[in-house]
Amino acid sequence: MTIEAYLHKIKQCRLKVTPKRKALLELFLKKERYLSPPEARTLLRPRFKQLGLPTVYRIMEELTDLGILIRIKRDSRRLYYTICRAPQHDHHHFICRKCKRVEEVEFCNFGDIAKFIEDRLQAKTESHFVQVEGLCCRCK
Amino acid sequence: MTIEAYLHKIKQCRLKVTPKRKALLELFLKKERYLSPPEARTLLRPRFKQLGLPTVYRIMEELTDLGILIRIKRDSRRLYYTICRAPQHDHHHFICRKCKRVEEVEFCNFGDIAKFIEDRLQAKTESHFVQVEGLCCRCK
DNA sequence: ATATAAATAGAAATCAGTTCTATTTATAAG
DNA sequence: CTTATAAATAGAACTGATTTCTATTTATAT
Repeated sequence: MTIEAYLHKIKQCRLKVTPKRKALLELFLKKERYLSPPEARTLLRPRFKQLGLPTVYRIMEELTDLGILIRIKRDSRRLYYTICRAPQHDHHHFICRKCKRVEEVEFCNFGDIAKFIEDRLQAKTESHFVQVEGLCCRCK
Repeated sequence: MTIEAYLHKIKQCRLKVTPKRKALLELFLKKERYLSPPEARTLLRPRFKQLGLPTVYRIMEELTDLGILIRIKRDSRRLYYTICRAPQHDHHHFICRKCKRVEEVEFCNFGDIAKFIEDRLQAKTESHFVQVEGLCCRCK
């Protein structure tokens, strides 16, 4: 997805296209990795001397609600986000543990595990979260 | 796994079998669901008038290091743990979103997604985290 | 029974994240 | 191009889950 497509989605959802929202999107598109709000603020500091942490937290949360960003789960209590480049598909993400790069994995075999759970546990599956980690092609 | 097997593992790893560690294990085995440290403390209060929150946090973390407990990931910043009843196998967990029950899912098709990632992204996969949610047989 | 290192209680501190209020700004309408 | 409007923001203050610290207690090997 291009930056324009993301901005269009923001407008569609009646949010304003502010310089800071746009800069944050550009940052994610350029870095190709997951970021915490404080990290993102540090990286945007050169362009915006005055950029409050609450603003970064809020923008990331809003963009997550729109499906533009997704949360990355870590063991620490910190929040991490990354941009989702294929928001329409059923897919997952691969994370490089060394450089923090996030890549789309356009593959999902949830059906098999859902069937297993429904047969064995007699339960109804509703959602699943999959995160694969390792070393990307550059770091391995 | 029986309570004795867990206690044996604790001894093996040179930790002491204290009344509070034992009571926490019994609680997880009985409740069959995930718990936060503050919740667990509340449930153990009748038996232990003096039970500090830091103690509960520390015990849960230690037992996680031993592979006896696992962390459950939620969107909130709170920590949740549950007991792992099949620590030796490659498996996952199913969580009931209504009653918080956790059930073992002795099924793993990680190989397929790992192959996809290694072929397409030329990356090396090292670990994966899968959490399936829905309604258990009682709640659905 | 005793010695020892490990475990614990409770107070205090930490720190990521959130709330609040006054001010600024994107945008739709004239 | 103005103006009106609601939305967005900065920065200070706050919150609350988790962690640290220290003195005391306890499990366990001898």
